[in-house]
Amino acid sequence: MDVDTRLLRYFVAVAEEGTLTRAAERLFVSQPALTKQIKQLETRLGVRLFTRSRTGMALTEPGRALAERVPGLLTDWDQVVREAKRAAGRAVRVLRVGFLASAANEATPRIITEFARRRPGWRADMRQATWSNPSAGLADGDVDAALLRLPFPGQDTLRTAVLFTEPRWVALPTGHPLAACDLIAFDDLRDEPFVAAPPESGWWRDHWLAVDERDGHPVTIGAVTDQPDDWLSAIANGYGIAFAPASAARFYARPGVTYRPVSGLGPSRVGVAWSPADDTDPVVQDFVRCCLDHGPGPGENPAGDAPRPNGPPHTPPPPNTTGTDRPGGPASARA
Amino acid sequence: MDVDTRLLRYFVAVAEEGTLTRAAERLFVSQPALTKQIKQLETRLGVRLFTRSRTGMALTEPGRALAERVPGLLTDWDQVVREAKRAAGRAVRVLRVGFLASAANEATPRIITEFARRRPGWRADMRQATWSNPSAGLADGDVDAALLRLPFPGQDTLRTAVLFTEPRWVALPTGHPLAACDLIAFDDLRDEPFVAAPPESGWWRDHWLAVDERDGHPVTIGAVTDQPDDWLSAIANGYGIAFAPASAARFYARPGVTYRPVSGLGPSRVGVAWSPADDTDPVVQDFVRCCLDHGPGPGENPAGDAPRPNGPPHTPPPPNTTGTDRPGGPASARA
DNA sequence: TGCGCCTATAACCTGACGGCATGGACGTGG
DNA sequence: CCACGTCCATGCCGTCAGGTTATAGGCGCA
Repeated sequence: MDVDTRLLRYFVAVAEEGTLTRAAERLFVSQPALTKQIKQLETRLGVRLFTRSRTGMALTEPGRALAERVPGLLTDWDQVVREAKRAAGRAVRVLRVGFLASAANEATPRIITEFARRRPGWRADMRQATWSNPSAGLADGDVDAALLRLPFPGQDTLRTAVLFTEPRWVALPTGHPLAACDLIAFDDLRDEPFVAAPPESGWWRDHWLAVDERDGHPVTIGAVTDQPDDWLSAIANGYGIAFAPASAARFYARPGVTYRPVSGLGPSRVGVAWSPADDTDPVVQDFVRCCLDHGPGPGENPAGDAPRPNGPPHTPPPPNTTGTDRPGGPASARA
Repeated sequence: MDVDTRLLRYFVAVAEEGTLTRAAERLFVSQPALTKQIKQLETRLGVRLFTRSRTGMALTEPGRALAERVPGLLTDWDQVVREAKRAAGRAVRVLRVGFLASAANEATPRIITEFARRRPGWRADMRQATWSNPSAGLADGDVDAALLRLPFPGQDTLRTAVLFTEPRWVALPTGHPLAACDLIAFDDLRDEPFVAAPPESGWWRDHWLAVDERDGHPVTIGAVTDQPDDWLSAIANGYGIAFAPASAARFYARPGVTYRPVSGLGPSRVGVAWSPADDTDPVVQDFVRCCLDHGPGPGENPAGDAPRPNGPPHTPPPPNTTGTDRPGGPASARA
């Protein structure tokens, strides 16, 4: 009895949500597509899995039997895939490192230099991820370690360590009225349209839209982008503004985009992340140590709030919108 | 990372066979299809699984990692499916019984009557299977028990008990020269074209073509059929002859088809089969007991060779060809 | 009675998967 | 030395499965 694992994930989603409509939203597919897929799963197995009603989809007895074991199978499968990918890197002595945007800023070259010194024969393969992939491939086993902004979705199943902290600024079109100010109050930005990350990034998108700081005030989405370049263009073209680490002013300077400090907004943390499966892996742990030793600038405190000891510090994080993976979030729009 | 389990079975087959060509034969697909599928699996995972050479496909390091764990995942999945199907039957108090052709002949009604007596409230659901499914759905978990001809493929992973034995006869077109004989020697039939079961039935097909008794002499396939009705038509229309249990003369009498005893050919055994998982299931075990108590005719010995204590005994088994799931088998033809 | 919440169906489009035929690489045997 | 066998790869094409949008239908509720 052959089935696509995607079909199994569909099944689990419907079983958990209790309705096709909600499950369809969560899976980013249309409701009719789900209807058909579930029906097909039932005919393929020759077993009725749900009883339909106006109130939703309720598991039958065999459905419950399936729902009990399928999630375990799926995590097993994901685990197997991760192991295979991992073996691929090990075989050629490559440590795969994912990162988002400018990674650890000026610290990045220091870290990889140090890693090369400690592990002769090994190579660190740096792979930039898009914002639809907030764990930079770590969750999928595409990389062994990742340099990224904390917090990020899926963080609880991984290990993380903070390298340094920097303030969140705002990026706006140069012609924007507020661009004239040297310091902008968060409250003045609340009603602006924002350039956001794609919905798949979940609440990470919310984090960079400062949803938590808005007291329920809804976010206006002016554009959705997946990479720094599109993001810069969207801002320069006036589709919206976006929060960004202060370091973005150095790494992502561009005509038409102006960066300004924001008051009333918490800082951003840069960290290194790895899989618990690599807690005892000497190579990965070496890399983590390199990050901790050389990530913070000289004299910088890993947990500290100091904006910049070695020149102005900042990086560009992804912009986001309201989380679509939590029911009840504000609606997302598209440029 | 979503994949069709079929793709995983493809992968396992290639890993085990060591060449695409052989694996393709075993999977009943073309070699180019396999080439493409394996390539797709590799790109989906982002990992090279095989190193290609003129001698075949050799697993890479990550390929080995995968090959080690995938078979386990597949059997787990099959197991889960079986459990779900099983739960479906239990929920409505139905014992699903698969059978092939005439099942246990005249004993069948006795068995289900006795089961109804022992298990009030339960119903035995009899499901006829095609010959492409020699375990009558037991291997897939579609049924809880099965009445079928022994031996059958997959038998070693299931439980079986013999009910009775009957001679193998031959079915031929009424106009066939040999139809005039009262008893036909096996050797006289060797070069006749045969009506066979589909290749998926593996060596069960071979069994009914008496491949083992031919000393390597190749089989001529005149037609391939999947059900008793097609089988009778094929014989009546002269596409070939076929071996059949003696009881077929009673259960599958038809103008144009004549049944004759064969000398020099071993008998056929009828048995009941069930899954080891049901060794302790009271309902299944009750059914098995009904079979053993009421399967053999009065005074008939379950292991005995007695052709008929209660009138002429026989049933129609499926015809088959040479096993295509063993490399080197004769080519299969089509009507 | 109209609205809102479900699920199911219809019509349509695209892409994946399978088949056949063929090509290219390489070793073997007459 | 060339013809052949055995691998895997590629191109072309038909079919079907999966997705989309639009819409229908059942039922509770204000």
